[in-house]
Amino acid sequence: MIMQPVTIKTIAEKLGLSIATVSRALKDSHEISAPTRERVKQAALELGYQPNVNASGLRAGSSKTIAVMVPEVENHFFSQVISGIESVARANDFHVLIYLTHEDPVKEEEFVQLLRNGRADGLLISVTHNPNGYAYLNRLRETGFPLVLFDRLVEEVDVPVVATNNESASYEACNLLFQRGAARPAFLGLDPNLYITKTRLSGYLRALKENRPEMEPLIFTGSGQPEKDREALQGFLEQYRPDALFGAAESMALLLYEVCRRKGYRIPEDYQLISFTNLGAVTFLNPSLTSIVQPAFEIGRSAAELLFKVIKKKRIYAAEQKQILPSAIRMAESLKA
Amino acid sequence: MIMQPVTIKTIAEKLGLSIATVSRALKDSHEISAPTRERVKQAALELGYQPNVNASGLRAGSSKTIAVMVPEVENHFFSQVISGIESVARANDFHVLIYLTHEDPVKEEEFVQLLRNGRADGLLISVTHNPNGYAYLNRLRETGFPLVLFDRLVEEVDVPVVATNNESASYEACNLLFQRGAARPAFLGLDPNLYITKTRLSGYLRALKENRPEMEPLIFTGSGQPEKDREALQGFLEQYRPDALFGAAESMALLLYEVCRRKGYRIPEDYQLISFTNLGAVTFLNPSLTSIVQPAFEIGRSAAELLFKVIKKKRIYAAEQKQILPSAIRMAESLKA
DNA sequence: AAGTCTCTCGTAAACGTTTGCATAGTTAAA
DNA sequence: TTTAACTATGCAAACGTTTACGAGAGACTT
Repeated sequence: MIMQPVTIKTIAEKLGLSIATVSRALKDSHEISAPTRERVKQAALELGYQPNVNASGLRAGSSKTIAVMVPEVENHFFSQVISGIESVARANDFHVLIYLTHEDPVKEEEFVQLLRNGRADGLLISVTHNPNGYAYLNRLRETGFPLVLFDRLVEEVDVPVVATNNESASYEACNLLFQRGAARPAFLGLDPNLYITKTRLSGYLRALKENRPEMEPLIFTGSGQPEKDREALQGFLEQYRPDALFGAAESMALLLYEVCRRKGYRIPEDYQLISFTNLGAVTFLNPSLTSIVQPAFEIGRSAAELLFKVIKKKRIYAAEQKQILPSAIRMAESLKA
Repeated sequence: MIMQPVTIKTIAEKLGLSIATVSRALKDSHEISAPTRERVKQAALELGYQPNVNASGLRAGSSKTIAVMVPEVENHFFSQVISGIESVARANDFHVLIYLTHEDPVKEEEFVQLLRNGRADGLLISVTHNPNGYAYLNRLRETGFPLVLFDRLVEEVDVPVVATNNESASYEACNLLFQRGAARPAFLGLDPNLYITKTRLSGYLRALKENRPEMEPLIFTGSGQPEKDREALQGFLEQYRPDALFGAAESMALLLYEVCRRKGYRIPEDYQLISFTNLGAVTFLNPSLTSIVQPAFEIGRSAAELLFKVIKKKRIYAAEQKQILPSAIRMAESLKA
């Protein structure tokens, strides 16, 4: 049995009032007398009235919805970020739309285009690499659409951003490798065009320059395809003989475990390892992984709070414009004593 | 510089046509002549026209959006499910709203209420335990709102469902423990009221009955709070002296690793372990975890496809009404040879 | 007693889109 | 030539909500 929806009109007819009065009563307008207000609210409750969001959205030109665009959701970092975003959205009575770009810039651009239609009031995005640039983000920004970037930033788009201290955390992590006796630390990363890869690489390079200025940087770049990368990493290890590895991406660190298992290499005896990761279970790896952990939930929360300031047209101070939340190093067995 | 939005009216005025003609031209109506149709489309492209979804949604009574409600997104199983759902939604040109219940039945009920307002055209939900029952889901169903349950099912709500073969996969897993010489296998689970806990427990009990009918079942139930559960699990191990463990929840298996590390117990020598998990990294645990892996992505995909059949009012055959996608056992080191 | 205020409510327009119906012009059929 | 049918387009209503404006009634001021 399908009931026809209960609208403001249903209530109005039931109580012999006009729809205007009902509407006002429901939002506690002072123009409506207390008894009428109560009658309306009572009726709304009884009938299970829910305001139609398309109607109010059309009228108000807003949707009480924000969009979140990330490369993937299977990654723990992103799922924690989403959780942080969701908590803030909830607190603001907003809803959350999710878009997965799967590292496809074409999809990303399509999704962004789709947002210019009233479906969302703001966008939080961690971009995928786009060789053609991010003009579509700037176009979105120019229309006044609230936009905040996080994690993977883009210099050319001038909006508020939230990220972690990629460069300095990487610098510290690599220094740690040297302190533990590493002679030839290598960098393991993904797409070298990504903001996170670039900034983390620059931390590695700085540490290298300070500790071993004469050494050529050892840089491995994975494609993201496990089978291909495994072969490549194996070849890289044999050719360049690093004795320590700095993982700028969780997947690369896990790949090293796999290669070591297959080839009988030992961690940390043959390869010391420290890596960015937000996977809690890495403390149970064999050996446990010394990790650089990003405050993912907080990054999501801060980015969302920033977005709501933009949406609500609150003033954003210069200091807030670029928020850097520091990562923490969690010691474990993949480094020597 | 904020531009005013470009609507159908903008195009109409620019071309000297009525909004009706423009609207029809944009949706390839045969009523409009080919040249006019082209002119309109060209203008729409130039102006970057995007149809306002609130307006069309209000008119059509639909939103091209589905809602997904899960307890959390940090869990790999759920994030994979979401990915599967998203892929189907994309293919249908639908958008995805996400709601995290955090195991709070009050939130869940609130969220469900919120959906009766035109924001979504359907709901995919993995419920949280609600001691007061799921009347709100039945109410939603009775209004004709498309609804599909997955993973955590509810008997009292008669809608299409998708899940894995919890009982038989658990039965097989426990049989495996016996085959590998276990004498006293115990069950590790979460909330005993959950569908997944109950069905998996029943698989454990069946295997126990067949292999060791005289033995009292050993059942440990975690709360979900790590600190509390760690103490409790430790006490459980000491008191009941199991020699093998069947993890009905990933978090419980990881907890065992932690307890073993702290107390110096060995896996699999002291405790053999097999557990449900969808965390790919468990193959690198110390020792690697023998896993029951659910086809999470496919569960999401199937559930979404089912939901779209309901939304599009396609016939759903009895065989589709309850879809069971089998889990796979992935052998590793946490079982004896 | 007339004017002014305040309180409470209703009328109607607007948000942008879709669509039934009307209309004007053209073509085909009788 | 008249009529019927078809083509291409416009008019206007509708979806459900919000809100500017106005109106009627009562209270108060001068």
